[in-house]
Amino acid sequence: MGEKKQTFRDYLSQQGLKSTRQREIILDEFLRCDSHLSTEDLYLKLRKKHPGIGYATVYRTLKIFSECGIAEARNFGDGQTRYESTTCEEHHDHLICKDCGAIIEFEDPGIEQLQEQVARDHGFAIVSHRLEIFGLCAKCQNKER
Amino acid sequence: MGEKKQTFRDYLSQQGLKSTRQREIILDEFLRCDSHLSTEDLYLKLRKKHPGIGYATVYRTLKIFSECGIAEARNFGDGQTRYESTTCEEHHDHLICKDCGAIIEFEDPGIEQLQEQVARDHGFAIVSHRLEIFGLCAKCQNKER
DNA sequence: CGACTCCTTGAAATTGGTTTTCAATTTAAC
DNA sequence: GTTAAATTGAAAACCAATTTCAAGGAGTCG
Repeated sequence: MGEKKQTFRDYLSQQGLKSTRQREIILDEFLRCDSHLSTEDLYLKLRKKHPGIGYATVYRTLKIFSECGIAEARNFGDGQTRYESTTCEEHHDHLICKDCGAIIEFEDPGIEQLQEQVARDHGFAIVSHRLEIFGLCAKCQNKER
Repeated sequence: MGEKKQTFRDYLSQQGLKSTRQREIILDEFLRCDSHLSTEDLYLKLRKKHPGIGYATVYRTLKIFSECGIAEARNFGDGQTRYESTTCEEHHDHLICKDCGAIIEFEDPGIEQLQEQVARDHGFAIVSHRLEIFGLCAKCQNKER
């Protein structure tokens, strides 16, 4: 069993929550699609194979995922919250194509360092940050010409 | 008359829109309070002196401000759109205190440069970006101890 | 295996911010 | 002034997120 699944189960029992058929199904599907899914996206995917699962359950389960650290909530300003499966790797940020919606992840230690410097200069203690670069991906730049 | 007011009027006539009492009042109040106001914030402020002005009008007028470039819409993930008066200066980003909500603006050319580098590496053409650093401001760090 | 408690589920309702509708009014051009 | 087109404010619609609630399910303890 994947370590994410174990983490999730541990979290449930530790919190006095219950392991249910729906939660297992939702986790499986979530892990299968590793892209940046909104609640709606995941709900629609699930509905194909498991029509019984309700939107509210998907919503609540994603929330638990983010509480127990196996997923992270993001919002890119389009009014929808998206969840991404957390990696054990470094923090990363996003390049987002305004045209096709493609989302590319990147890491840049240099930027992170400069951020820390900025925070220090203002007496700020960083808790988190987010950086999003909006633009046109290579593909969409070509399309437009 | 401020240049912002002129810009606004020019934009209105150029678009076949009309200059109205409400729009003037809203612009005056908006320029007076240069902080990061939500529609709600501005509406409430306005209501004190001008109870007649409706929420919808404030909303629509702020939208025009951002269309004509004298204001910029931001959303910091608290579910509310905030508008800030644009400066002629450099692009800037934000430090946001999770405790008291204080918003500090900063510029960092170094970070901007690294972003451009990242975009180039991915064949991306930058249209815009946003960087927000969440944390605790100096004041709130002291409060908590 | 029950019995019992607490958690979960799905549908529907609610919330909160945003956006639109509509009839009445105002603006600006002729 | 007259008139066409834009604007206004109140209310309604919208949309994603969140909560409610009654029915059903999981886990625990004997």
